Amino acid sequence: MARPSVEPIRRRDLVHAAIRAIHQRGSLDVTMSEIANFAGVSPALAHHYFGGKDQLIVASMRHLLTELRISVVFALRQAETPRERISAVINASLAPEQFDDETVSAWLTFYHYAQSSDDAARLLTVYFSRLKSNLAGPLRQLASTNEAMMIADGAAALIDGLYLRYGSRSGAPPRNLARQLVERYIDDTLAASAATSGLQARRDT
Amino acid sequence: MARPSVEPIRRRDLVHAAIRAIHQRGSLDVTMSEIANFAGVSPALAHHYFGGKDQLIVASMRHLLTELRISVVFALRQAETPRERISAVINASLAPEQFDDETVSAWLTFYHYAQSSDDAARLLTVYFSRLKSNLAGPLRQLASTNEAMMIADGAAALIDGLYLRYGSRSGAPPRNLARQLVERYIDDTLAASAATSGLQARRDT
Amino acid sequence: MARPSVEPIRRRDLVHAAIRAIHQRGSLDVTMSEIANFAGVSPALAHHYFGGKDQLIVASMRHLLTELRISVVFALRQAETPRERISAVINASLAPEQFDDETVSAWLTFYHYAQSSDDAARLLTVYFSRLKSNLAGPLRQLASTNEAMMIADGAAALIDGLYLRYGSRSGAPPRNLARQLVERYIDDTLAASAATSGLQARRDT
Amino acid sequence: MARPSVEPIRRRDLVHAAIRAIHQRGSLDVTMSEIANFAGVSPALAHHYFGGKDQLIVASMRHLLTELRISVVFALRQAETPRERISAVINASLAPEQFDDETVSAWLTFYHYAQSSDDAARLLTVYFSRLKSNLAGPLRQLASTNEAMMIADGAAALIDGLYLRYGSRSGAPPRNLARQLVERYIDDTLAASAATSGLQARRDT
DNA sequence: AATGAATGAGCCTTCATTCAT
DNA sequence: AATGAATGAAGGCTCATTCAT
Repeated sequence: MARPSVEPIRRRDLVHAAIRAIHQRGSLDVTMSEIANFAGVSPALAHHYFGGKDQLIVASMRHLLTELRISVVFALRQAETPRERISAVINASLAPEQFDDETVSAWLTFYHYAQSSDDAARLLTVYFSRLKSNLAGPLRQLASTNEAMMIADGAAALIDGLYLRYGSRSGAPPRNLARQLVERYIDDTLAASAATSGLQARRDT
Repeated sequence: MARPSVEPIRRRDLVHAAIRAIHQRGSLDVTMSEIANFAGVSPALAHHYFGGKDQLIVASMRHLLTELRISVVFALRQAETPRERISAVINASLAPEQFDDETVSAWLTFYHYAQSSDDAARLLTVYFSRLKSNLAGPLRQLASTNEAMMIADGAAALIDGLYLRYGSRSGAPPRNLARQLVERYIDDTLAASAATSGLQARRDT
Repeated sequence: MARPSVEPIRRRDLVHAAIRAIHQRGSLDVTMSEIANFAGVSPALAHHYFGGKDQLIVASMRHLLTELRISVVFALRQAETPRERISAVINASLAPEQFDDETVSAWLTFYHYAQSSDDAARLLTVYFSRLKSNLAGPLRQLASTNEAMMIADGAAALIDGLYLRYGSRSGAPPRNLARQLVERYIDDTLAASAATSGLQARRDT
Repeated sequence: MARPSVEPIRRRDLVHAAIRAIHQRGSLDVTMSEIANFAGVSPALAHHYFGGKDQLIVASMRHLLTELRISVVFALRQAETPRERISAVINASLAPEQFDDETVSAWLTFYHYAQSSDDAARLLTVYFSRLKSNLAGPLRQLASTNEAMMIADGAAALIDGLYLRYGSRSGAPPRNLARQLVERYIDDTLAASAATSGLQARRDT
């Protein structure tokens, strides 16, 4: 009966603390001390488990990314038609928990952080391409590959742009409107795409 | 004949230097010394003219915003139809000079900075609402007010989202594709809107 | 039949580990963790057995001193004439094992350490006086007491100086030349001493 | 009439302060704060002028080396015969000012420091070879090149060994005896060398 | 007998900011 | 108008040491 090591617990606590601390600090210039305080441990311990501030920040980023992925996967599992799968991705990406103040703050900080940290930049790239391919997959069943890629690009950018504005809390459209905007984007561009290809199809005849 | 004071020159130089420095530093943690070095003056002088680092950063942000506004105004002046005015805003917002490395870095930093600085947050709000209203204006001539607002919200978010991805240089769509995506967004949503209202119109009959 | 305690083994291992660690670190700033790692135990154990870092360092110093003493004693045992006993001391002091990289590093560190630790300083004094008296003993049989003391002082300093230069690996004479230099020092000063006292003896007549 | 910059003054003060601080701390683990306090300035200033602790330490080492070189050069200038020049080097190397407590402490620290700093190691090498060549020069006029090199090696090591013992204040011979020991070393080995070559000369006949 | 967990103290370093000149 | 000189405050990080298990 091995006593379970506390390491995973501490690591998780510290990651949570980092996210909370980032939020409280206005997402700028969090210190290790602040994070450690939030976690109820000494700054030295944070170093012990993560090796340094940067790695703790990156770990927190990875944590958020993982959570998002899990909820996307979960949502996808319950979708049946391609169109439903698209909505699943949109809903998961703009889900209420993504709009927790702390989460939003953290994402914004990570965007910025990616400018100077290779690890962070890599994680952001992973996020970008994952979002795009999650959208492109079902889209390819509803439009040509070319169209699907473009629509995916647009929808992904739209999601991020809406999120960004929300994060900057400046008269951003509320969450539900945000979702609606993306859904409409999908519908309208798909419709236009269909009309065009229909036209082309007719022309081709 | 008063000798023209050097103050405006110094201020402008420092603002430019700040933007350059932000870029070079990977947009994180610029120091006053670095900025001053870029401007070829002493750090003390930057203080003298701006009163502090924060104010210099905000001034730089304001500078970028002003430049953007000028080019939007200029583009609008040459547009004639409402649809052309929409394109003018899109083109100015995604113009080549907006994609200068330095400019992109600076914008990303400002987004982040807005999280902890009220002045910066205010400027960002100004930017957001200006972009939206620049789009909503002509849109209102092409769709219902309600629709126009929604489309403007979407288009603005799309522009920012595309810009953001570009800034994070991670397989972002190239500038021209970006513009094209926004144009299509406008076209497709307008078309859908027209169809719907047409339907409604017919129904209303 | 009491099971032999592991304590002596652990202590010995830790002392060896300390010496190795000092060498690897360039002899500066060894940490307890490093030492413990070398010994394959936890840092806490090193504390448990030695009570603190200082005491472990001093113990390591004492260990080296003991080894040196043993090999001097052993060499002396096989010498017959006074001159041979002098050579025995020289050979043992400049023996190949004294020039192991790790040993040299450790000695240099100990010299330095003696500046701030009383215990270490005491050990160094022991070493100094032991070396001197080991040389002075046989010398007294070959020259006046006065002369013997002086020659012993010189020879001891010469040995240390050669060792020091060797440790700083900077074009130092190789080990064999070092031994030869000390032997010659003994021979030449003894010869000069004999000539002088001979002269004096003759004059006295 | 340019106002003389204070930089050289501060640098000199800090170097002196470093040497004093090293002594006071028992030559182990001096902190920048201590050094700065001794110099009456803030630790930040020490960094400003030297860029870091290591560089300040190395600068202090270089300072001592320079002082020694100056006094050797000065002594050499007043020597006429080769033998006098040898004595000049010995006297300068073992001059009273070299035995200031602070100076001795600093030298010992530098020996140790050279184990982990390349710059320091290089300086030490410079010292070693300079001392040897200062001795070898005049010696070559009094003995064969081969002999001269060996004697120089021995004398240099003897000087360092004596200094080392003195620094460790453990029954070391007093300064004057130290000088005498080196002088005798020179005389006796030269005499022996002469006798041998004389013998050889005779044999050769 | 041994260690994982945890920390307090302290150090080097950076940087915005001030001020006399 | 401009700057060299100087610093206070703070942050990341290291490490010897303690203690419960």
